[in-house]
Amino acid sequence: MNKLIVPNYNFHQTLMGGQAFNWEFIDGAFYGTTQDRLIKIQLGENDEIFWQTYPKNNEYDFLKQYLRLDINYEEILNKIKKDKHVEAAMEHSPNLRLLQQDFDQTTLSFIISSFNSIKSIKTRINRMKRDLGEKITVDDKDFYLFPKTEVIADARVELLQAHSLGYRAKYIKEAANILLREDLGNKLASLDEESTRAELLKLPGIGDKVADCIMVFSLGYNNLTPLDVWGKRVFTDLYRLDSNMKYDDVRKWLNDYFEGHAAWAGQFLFEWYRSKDRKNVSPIV
DNA sequence: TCTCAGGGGCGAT
DNA sequence: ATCGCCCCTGAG
Repeated sequence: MNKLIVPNYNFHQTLMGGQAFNWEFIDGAFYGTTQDRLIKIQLGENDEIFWQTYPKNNEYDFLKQYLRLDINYEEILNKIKKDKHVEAAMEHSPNLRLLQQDFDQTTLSFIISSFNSIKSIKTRINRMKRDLGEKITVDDKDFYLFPKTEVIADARVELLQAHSLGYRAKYIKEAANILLREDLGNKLASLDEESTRAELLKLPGIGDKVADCIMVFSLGYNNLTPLDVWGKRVFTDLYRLDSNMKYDDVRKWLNDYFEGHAAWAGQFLFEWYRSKDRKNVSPIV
């Protein structure tokens, strides 16, 4: 295991929250899976973490990018600390972070996420991993990697449906085929925000909300946040935005209000508002 | 056992 | 631009 000092990083809320569906907390350690590897993270004393990657060991560059260790977190917190709601949310999840996850996996996972609860999403992805993912054994425990894009692309729809993916089965199969055919992950790297969104919206099962999830959770966009049922609740209940506002107009409002850091504010507010913690909050007038 | 909503998107009007 | 529907699961 490698040692690393990581101050101000809430691993539990970040890895086990609503942005990643591929982490487990077992016997005091976090185990996360991508399409290529298992990541193990164990917390130590005084901001220490102990980590390793498998089967290829010591992939520090990957870990650094995945955890987004190179951002200026203090600066971001100062930017988004605009009002009492964000402050309450920051108190609920101190040191919550955003990850930069693999593009294909994030895309396919969030297609599955639509009209689904977080608990259900994790269950369904786990079933799919167990059947289609590569098995890897670490610490005498069996894990299954997220299925390769080509495996999902070639899987029979009936098989995917057997993983309780329902009507989303045909979406992820077709999306996986497009990801491969267009080499979309690399293609998007050279496109701006508007073009990136346009490309993502072409995929089956992806609308405005899921596109935003992919852009924030895997492409590193800081200036927008997914407007799901909770996001809509937050911004209509607490910020008094008109519930009939068009998605794109809310997006612009968020970009302005949080000065290009809506992704971070949105994640704090999301984790807070959907928790049992918040009670009797009054809107901003 | 039953109802209901869930990190929405699609297709028909 | 609106609206009914969707495949299934977990919670109450």
